[in-house]
Amino acid sequence: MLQHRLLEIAIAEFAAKGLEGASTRGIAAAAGTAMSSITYHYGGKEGLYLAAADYIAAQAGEEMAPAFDHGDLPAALAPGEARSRIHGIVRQFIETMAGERSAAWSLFIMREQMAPTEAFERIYGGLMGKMLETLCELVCTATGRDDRDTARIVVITLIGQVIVLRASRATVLKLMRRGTIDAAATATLAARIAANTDAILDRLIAECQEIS
Amino acid sequence: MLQHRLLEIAIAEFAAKGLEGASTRGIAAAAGTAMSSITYHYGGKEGLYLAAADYIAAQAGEEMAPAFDHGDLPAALAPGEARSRIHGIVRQFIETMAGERSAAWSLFIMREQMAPTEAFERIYGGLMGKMLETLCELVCTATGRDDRDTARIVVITLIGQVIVLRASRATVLKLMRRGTIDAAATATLAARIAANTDAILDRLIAECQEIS
DNA sequence: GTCTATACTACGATAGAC
DNA sequence: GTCTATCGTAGTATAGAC
Repeated sequence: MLQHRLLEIAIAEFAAKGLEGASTRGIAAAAGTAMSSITYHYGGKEGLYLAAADYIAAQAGEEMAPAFDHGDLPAALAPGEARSRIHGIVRQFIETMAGERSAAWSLFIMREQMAPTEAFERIYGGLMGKMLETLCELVCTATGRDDRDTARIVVITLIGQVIVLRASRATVLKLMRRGTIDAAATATLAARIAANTDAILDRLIAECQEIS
Repeated sequence: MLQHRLLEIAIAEFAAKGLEGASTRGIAAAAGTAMSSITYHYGGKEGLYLAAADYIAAQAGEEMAPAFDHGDLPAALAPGEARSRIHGIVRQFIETMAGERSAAWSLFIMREQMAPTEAFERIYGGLMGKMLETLCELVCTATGRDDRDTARIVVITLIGQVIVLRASRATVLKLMRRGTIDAAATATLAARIAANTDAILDRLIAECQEIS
């Protein structure tokens, strides 16, 4: 049995139905194997769930890494360069959140955030934490403002604009009077979010100048 | 048996564990009644779930209504007045999303958005739709820009900044290095979101002037 | 209307054959 | 390692007493 195939099916089931809603029988059947193989390989449903979380952290890390892993530290960048890095990360994040390919990942993570278990620690520790901390540093550099508390809140609002595309997908589709978010819609959304990001960062710079 | 008490317990259970995760036995036991009373009153678990959705739509509507139900149409307002209405709605939305009092409601709705059933239609139709459409109109009036498509996308990003506080609560708490979001933190977040909202609207106005 | 008792189904875990 | 068979538990639904 190909383990990654079982994990991918497990992620899809957990994403669609949640930890309690998904059944090991169903997952095993979809993977064309016996349910007891889950017990054998992962020790049970819980173990499978945690393995799925690790798999997501690894896969998503691979997908997002090129957008923010440039080797040099954010603090060493020019403000304009930091800002363009922010745009790059946000853009990649939109692709990940809006795209159907990783729908299962993002749904899995969303569910996990609502009732966090150990799986959340693994995902946060594996990828999300690094992305968010990097964004904080970049916001500080881009605005020339060394206030981490404010930067963190700004980062939260920035990712909120993206998160909503997945977390409130049903609302977004209804409001936009669409059935799906295709490439064109993604581009429109990305353009608006980029404009908002610039507006938010510019305001942060303006606030800073007012103070000094 | 007090029906609204059973519904409140049901909402809490559904919010915490999801439709499949929650058990009718558990809900009935917590409400101090027999499980079969759920069958009698609601026809089963599904019926209870839908009744819970209706209850949420009614209660949340009552809570949010004062913020956006002023009688007169958004189109008749001055831009500044429209903007202050937007701030009022967003602020009320933050209180609702950040507060622990309505945690069960928002979690219920969040879960529903991930795998929408008929319950979502009821909630959207009862309250959320009206709030979003009102926001769209207000954005148009506040920016003097009669472009509904853009306004809708802006509204999505505006509520995204708020939604993230609940949908990604676990991430927000980790990033802010907190255990809870208390009144002070809520105020800080609200201030930032208000500043972002102004920045976004101002940019929208600036874009409009560039074109003309 | 509300509760008790029960039927039926599906789940996760485990033991054991191969 | 993988599968089959089975156990105990927990779920919903239903019938019937009161």
